[in-house]
Amino acid sequence: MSDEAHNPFRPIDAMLPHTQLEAETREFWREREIFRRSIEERPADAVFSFYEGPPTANGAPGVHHVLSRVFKDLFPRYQTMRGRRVPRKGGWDTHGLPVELEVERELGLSSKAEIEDYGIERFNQQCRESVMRYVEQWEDMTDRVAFWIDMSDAYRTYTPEYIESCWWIFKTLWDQDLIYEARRTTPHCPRCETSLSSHEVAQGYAEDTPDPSIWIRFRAHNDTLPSALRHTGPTDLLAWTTTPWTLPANSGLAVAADESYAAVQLPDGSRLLLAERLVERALGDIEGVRVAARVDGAKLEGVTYEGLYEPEQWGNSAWRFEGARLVECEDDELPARRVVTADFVSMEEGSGIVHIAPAFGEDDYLLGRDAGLLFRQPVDLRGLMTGDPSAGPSFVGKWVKDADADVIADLDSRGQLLRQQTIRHTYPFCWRCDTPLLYYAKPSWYIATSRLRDSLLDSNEHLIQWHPEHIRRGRYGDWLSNNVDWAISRERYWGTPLPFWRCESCGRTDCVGSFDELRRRAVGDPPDLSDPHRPVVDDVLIRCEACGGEARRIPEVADAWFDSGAMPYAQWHYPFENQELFAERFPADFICEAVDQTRGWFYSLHAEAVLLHNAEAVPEPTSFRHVLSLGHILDEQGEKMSKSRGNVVDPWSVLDAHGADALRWYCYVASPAGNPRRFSERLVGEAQRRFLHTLWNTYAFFVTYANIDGWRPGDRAVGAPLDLDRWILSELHALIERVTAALEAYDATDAARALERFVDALSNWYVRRSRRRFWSSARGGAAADRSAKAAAYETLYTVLTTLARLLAPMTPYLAEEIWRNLVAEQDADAAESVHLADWPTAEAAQIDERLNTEMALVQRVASLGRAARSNAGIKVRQPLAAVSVAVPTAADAAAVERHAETIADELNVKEVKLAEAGSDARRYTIKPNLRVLGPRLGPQLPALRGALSSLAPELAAHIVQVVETGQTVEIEGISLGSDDLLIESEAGGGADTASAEDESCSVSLDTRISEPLAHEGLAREVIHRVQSLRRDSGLHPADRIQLVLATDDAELGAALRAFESLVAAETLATRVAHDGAAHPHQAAASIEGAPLTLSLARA
RNA sequence: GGGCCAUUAGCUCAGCAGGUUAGAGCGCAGUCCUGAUAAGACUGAGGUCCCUGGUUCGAGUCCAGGAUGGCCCA
Repeated sequence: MSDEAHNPFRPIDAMLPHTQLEAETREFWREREIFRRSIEERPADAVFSFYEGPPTANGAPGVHHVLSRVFKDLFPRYQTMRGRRVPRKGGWDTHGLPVELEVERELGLSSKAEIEDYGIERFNQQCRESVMRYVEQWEDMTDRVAFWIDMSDAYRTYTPEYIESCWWIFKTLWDQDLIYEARRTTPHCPRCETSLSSHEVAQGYAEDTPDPSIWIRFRAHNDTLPSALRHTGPTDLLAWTTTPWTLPANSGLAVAADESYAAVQLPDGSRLLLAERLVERALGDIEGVRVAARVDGAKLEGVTYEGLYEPEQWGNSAWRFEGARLVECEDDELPARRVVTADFVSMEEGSGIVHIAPAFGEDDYLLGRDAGLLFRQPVDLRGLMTGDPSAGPSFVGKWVKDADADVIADLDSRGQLLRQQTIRHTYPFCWRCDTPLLYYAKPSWYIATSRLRDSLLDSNEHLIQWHPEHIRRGRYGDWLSNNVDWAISRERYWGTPLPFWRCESCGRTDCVGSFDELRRRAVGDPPDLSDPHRPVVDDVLIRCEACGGEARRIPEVADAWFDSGAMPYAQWHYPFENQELFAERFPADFICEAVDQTRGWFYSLHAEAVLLHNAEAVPEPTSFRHVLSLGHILDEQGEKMSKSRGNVVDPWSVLDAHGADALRWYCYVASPAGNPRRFSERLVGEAQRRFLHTLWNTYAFFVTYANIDGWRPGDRAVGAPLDLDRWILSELHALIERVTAALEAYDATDAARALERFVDALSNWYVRRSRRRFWSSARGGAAADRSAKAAAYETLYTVLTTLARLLAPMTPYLAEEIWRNLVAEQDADAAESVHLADWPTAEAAQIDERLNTEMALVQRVASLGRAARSNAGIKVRQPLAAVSVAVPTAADAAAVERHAETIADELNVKEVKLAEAGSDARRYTIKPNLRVLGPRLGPQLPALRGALSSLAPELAAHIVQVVETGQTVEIEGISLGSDDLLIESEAGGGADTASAEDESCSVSLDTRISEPLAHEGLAREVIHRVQSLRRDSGLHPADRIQLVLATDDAELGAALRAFESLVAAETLATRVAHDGAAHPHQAAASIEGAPLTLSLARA
């Protein structure tokens, strides 16, 4: 045995010690600064730019965060090895409502009034601290999963520099006239006095919420009705609503233009107008209803009617639209309420006439704006009906939901109410305080992205590569083509302050584009902008350039998505600093996040680039070229992971149990990156066992035997490669090609699955088939053996060191371990780390397609042969005389002959024979080759198929013989050659054979066991027992032994004598005795029923 | 209500220029092999390829409609 000091390679454990290995590897990377060097040692003029989508560190990272980080890591590592310089600047998203809500919760605040009482300055200070609270956990996780990114130089969206870059963007867009203020309908919590994001709204839906359902009469002005509807009495327009409190804000009624409307006569003499299709549903329970006239909805447009309430009379204003602006009306200019057409009018419920209150619904607002209806908002942001209680109805001053009852009672008393019911439906509530939300139109600031819709679509189409591709035109493109202007203002505190100042004298609004500009224009002393957040910035007044008055900043802050979309510029404080860095890194070659960022970060990045490019402020209308959109992680049941469901998987438990490489490998191999994936720790463990463990075993095998033999990489000169060696190298280079192509296409799964197939073949075919070559040294061996052994070492070494590089981007720890032990610690000139090494190149000359095909056939034959043995119940240890193989082509037959030795060895048979084509010992099945004949024959095919399936066996054999000579046969009047037919054969099933076959290949074993074969079988059984005893006795594989085998059984004794040299050679016995003193390590065995005592000692 | 994705064995997933008997891994049962051994090989059981129509000589694969789940948006 070799002295450890002389081992060429560092000995390793047979089990993959992932925890220790990963910790040591991280330490090595840290000490030797491998990450920094992996960037700096690549040429500065070959930058591959990566942008980090900033996470928010106000919560602990989950396994879904691990998913995106391992994909973010994979491609930069790959590109580095391909020779690119890949700087990776980290970043943190720090602003926004989620941060504020967390702080509100901690401080026990629940309204804006309470926040302002607490103090905006203190509140924002809390936000600043809260947002980085989990940063250490994030950094630990990042380090542990080996996501290489520079955290020490991470950008943070709350820094003054970052905010100033955002101001520059606002100013640039402002100068292009792309920013405006307008009202928009938003879900609003009247208790918290804030808009809620759709995400928040989605959390708060309650089913089965009871609400009033009332049917109201609006008295039409007779002279405005179409002539078909005019008659002597009054006509009422029938509308339906579940929000009586919005009725005072009514300013129109909407109908469907292409529906028929009916005027119906009620028994009491009154007339109601409603959609004809809904008459039965709405009035079916009233006896004597009669349709008096019909008219198309379009004809109703312009009909005017009496209002139910005139809120102007108790102190509310009415407004009219001027484009998107609202202008307050003087009382005497109010136009009458009127009927308009709209495409959202439902024929599923209600009356087909919809009450329109533009202040309280998205549809209503847009319709009011486009049709020029009045805008009334007699409700304040606290949800109270506004106005002078002494001048108005009883509901004035009441909370809207309480006002409902007053409105209903009032309308009933005035005869305006047809009926009232209660319905149950799904309604949104504030997820924090359970207050019903109101849809409320209020002013917001917008970026006019819709004006650049064509540019957005164009750069999406031509400049961005989506992975998966379908998102380009699907989820993203489809949404983009319906792009609406971006609402960027939030009535909140912790965010980038919007740099818009409005003159308190003349109302002119101006945008400030830098801190310098603000200091210059400030009234009084230049302000300290070391923290430009609210409230500091709120206190800065500037001089109005139009009238010389004082302008005050509007109170809103920016949508946090705006911050994230600004990162290509703001991370460098561009354009105030780092112009060259910006130019070098813009746009990113690669970004990666989960699919929910499609309309989040992916959009904000894209939109800001297009907007800035439109202003000629950046060189391209995109800030990224390749975007990898990851599917979400679901739990084992396919449910989304969320805290409230309690099914969140903690990444640490997975990392501790299986290691980072296993988790990474699972992420890559389990399913395509874009698909949602069901996650379970069990599957990570499976990935580890199936792949990492197999590779580790192969690596451990190599190190063990190389150390025994003292083989070093420098010994390469000798050794003529066998077919087996050439084959695995051929497969290796085909693998390089495949993996390279897959990673170029951002397809990690294809790369990983190819690697998995290769490692399986390496372990279970190449190494298994090569084992004897590695052992041969232990027996001294001839020159030919030494050559074959050297070739095996050289080949396996090449394969493992190449695999280390192919795997480096995916399993960086394991790849590093293999590389360092096999390469870096051997050769001072080699790359110190695999992550500093170059990506391997596929050499076409090494790829031998024919050999690959042949070996696949040999493996199939071996597999079939084992199946045949299994069918016959004959174990592989029992040698057999012959196997007969039938294959379809001459090339296949030649392959079987060429590799007969391998097949014989695999199947433990003495001889491999080829079955004769057409021999009557075989049965043939002939089928039409559908792929060829389908297009040619079409409808004739079924008849031919029937004829072929019912051929007599002799005729089938005859046809086979004919077509094999290249001639054609005629069946059902159709001339058929060998290409038109698929021929399958199976063994005739002789008494002494066992066979197995697949579609084209048949293997038949001679099952007759002669006495010598039986004896050899017994001898092999004994060898097996001796080997077990060697191992149980703790002997090293290379130890020589002395052996005593004693038996009373004549048959077994004869077998042992006949095969004594085989037994000795296989067990490394220098001496085999059949009696005499027993050695220290002993065992008793029963060999096919014959008793055997065996004992051995180290020689 | 709209868009996108998915639906194939008990579980996780392949397959799809339309082609004959739909595969792999895990799990289960059995057998074998073992000088990589907490591995490995073979066999078996296990499928209305979500449903309904259509195109076609032929559909898991293409088309239409629907169902269920996931995501995004109203």
